[in-house]
Amino acid sequence: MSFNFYQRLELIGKHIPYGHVVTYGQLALLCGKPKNSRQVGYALRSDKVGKDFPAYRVINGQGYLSGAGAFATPGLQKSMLQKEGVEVSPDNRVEMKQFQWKHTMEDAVWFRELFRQLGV
DNA sequence: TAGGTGACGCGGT
DNA sequence: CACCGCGCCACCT
Repeated sequence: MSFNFYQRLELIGKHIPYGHVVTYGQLALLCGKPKNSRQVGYALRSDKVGKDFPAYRVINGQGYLSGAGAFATPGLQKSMLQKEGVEVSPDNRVEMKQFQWKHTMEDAVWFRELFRQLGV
């Protein structure tokens, strides 16, 4: 079922560490569909992952925050990140080397096993 | 059914 | 660094 992707995404969201950011591509990869980064954006935009999902921690591969229209108010993503210690440059960029959630291959395997056990 | 869209990513220039 | 083009894929007209 295509429902699986969103279920997985929601679960992974609960494991994105405080004070870190993650890319759309990373999440797609952890969901088991490396080519579906765009679907991650769609999921967040259309609120398919629940209200608890830390969408503000999701940025693109270049380190840039989402567009002004992505959140309720322009600058909300920036302030949310800064509140938890993530530095954001004036041009809305985050230093990935410092703040990206670097999940290991073991993490990916762990998620796969979790999904297998849950049957999603 | 066909074509357009996008909170993406990558490679080329 | 700045563009640009193209591949990608679930959704939406």
